[in-house]
Amino acid sequence: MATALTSSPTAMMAVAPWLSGTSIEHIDSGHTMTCITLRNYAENEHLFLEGDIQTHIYLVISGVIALYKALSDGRRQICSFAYPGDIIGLDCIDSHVNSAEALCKTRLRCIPVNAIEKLMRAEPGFGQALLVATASELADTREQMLSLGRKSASEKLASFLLRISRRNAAFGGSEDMLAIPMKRCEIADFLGLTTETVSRTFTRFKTMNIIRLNSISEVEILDHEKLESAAGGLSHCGVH
Amino acid sequence: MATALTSSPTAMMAVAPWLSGTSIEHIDSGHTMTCITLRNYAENEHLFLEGDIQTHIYLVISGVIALYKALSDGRRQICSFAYPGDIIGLDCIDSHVNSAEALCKTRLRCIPVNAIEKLMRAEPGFGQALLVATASELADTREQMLSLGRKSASEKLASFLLRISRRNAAFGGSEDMLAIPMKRCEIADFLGLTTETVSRTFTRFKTMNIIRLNSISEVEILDHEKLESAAGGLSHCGVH
DNA sequence: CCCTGCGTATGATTTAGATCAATCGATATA
DNA sequence: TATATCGATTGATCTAAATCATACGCAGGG
Repeated sequence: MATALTSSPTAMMAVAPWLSGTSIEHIDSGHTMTCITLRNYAENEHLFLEGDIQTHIYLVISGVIALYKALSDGRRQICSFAYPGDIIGLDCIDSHVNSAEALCKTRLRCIPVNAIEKLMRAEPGFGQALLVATASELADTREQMLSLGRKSASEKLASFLLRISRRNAAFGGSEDMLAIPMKRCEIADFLGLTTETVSRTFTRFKTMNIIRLNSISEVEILDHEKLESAAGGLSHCGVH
Repeated sequence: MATALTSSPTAMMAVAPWLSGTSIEHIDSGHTMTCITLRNYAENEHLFLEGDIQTHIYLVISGVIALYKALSDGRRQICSFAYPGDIIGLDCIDSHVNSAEALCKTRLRCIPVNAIEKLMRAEPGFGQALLVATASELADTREQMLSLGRKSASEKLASFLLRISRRNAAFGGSEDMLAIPMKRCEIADFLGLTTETVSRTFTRFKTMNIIRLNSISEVEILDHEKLESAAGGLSHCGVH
């Protein structure tokens, strides 16, 4: 599971220390050889496919990973983008429920699942942290369901940009200068649109002076207010 | 969280016994008075709204609950339907991330959150079960994302009916005679469609002799094969 | 430096599903 | 029994976004 571009990166952050700290190292070194490895993945390289037996979980060090589901005719839905600090592949089921693909050069810490199981037994707080992280991931996923099922193209893209902005802010980055590490077609597969529609919506936002594209992968938010209103009615205000 | 109409009702089922068994009763009776109650909710009555402080979690005894998110203009997305045996409201956050509404007369076991916390401390296996249930819920939610983002109206409705069929089968019920306890507009809010489209798609399936409507709330599957193919390409077959 | 290719952008056209509108049917109410 | 109400259905029309098609711009390789 990955916290993705979400409202609460904090929940997942709480898990990461366990996986890069001394506890896990100690557990892992109980074997005759150390099993925790660092691996680099190239752009478009897959970590695993949906249905694969789960062997490791992954902590993103740098780069971005897309978790997605695909239909047999090639249509696909990206469920989540995993950023540095996010964890991937803890599906709590024998086999993976998503495919995972690196969107750019990505560095990962690979932890064998048995080390996770041991850590869970050894450290009661760890299971707790995992539960909170998973629940928070679930909350984010449902937020995205609202976008997919009920929002227009503009509202989807605006919400997407605001999420990135909020995530940036949560990590002490800029609220207005957004690095967009994914391609247009990947944004489309995340938002349930086509690349053409994503592209057109970007240019619409440009001509409305809501954003500026400093480069293909850097969006500058010029008018936060307008972007917020383009994102459509705020959640949970609808029931009287 | 609720297992909803999902592939693996088993995961959530594993949690229910803890909440209706002797452990929880014992923990609860530690108070001067017993706090676990049974409550009946009327059709359209709300358990809680998104943003409400979380006080209880709920075990569905009978009836159906819809978990949804709403926009300020009234559009809403139902995230999950909770059936008997499912658990609702364990958001692991102070406040609820969804609203919850009874779709018909519904009976619930209401467990105060502090009893859950105590149970988690007292019984290590319980936290484990919760984690597995939450992860399985997350997997189901992502399956639904694929429907919402990438499937046509027919594919959505067919997938929906097959889910109910599979859930029935998992509980020893009929694969072909499906009780549909929700209204057309609730199906629409779950599938990201309008009632009109849901209705038209039902009649299309009728005229294709895929299903028969024995009553407004009972669907009989006449041709499982055709329904499967109407549901569109199976998942995770798309990557070569 | 000029290809070649990939990702992006933009224009023209089509279409699935939304919207608007009317009718129907069943249950509940006076 | 007549009537009101609510949900489902069906029809006519509209539109947002998909699809089809072309062109652009930039990066890497010969």
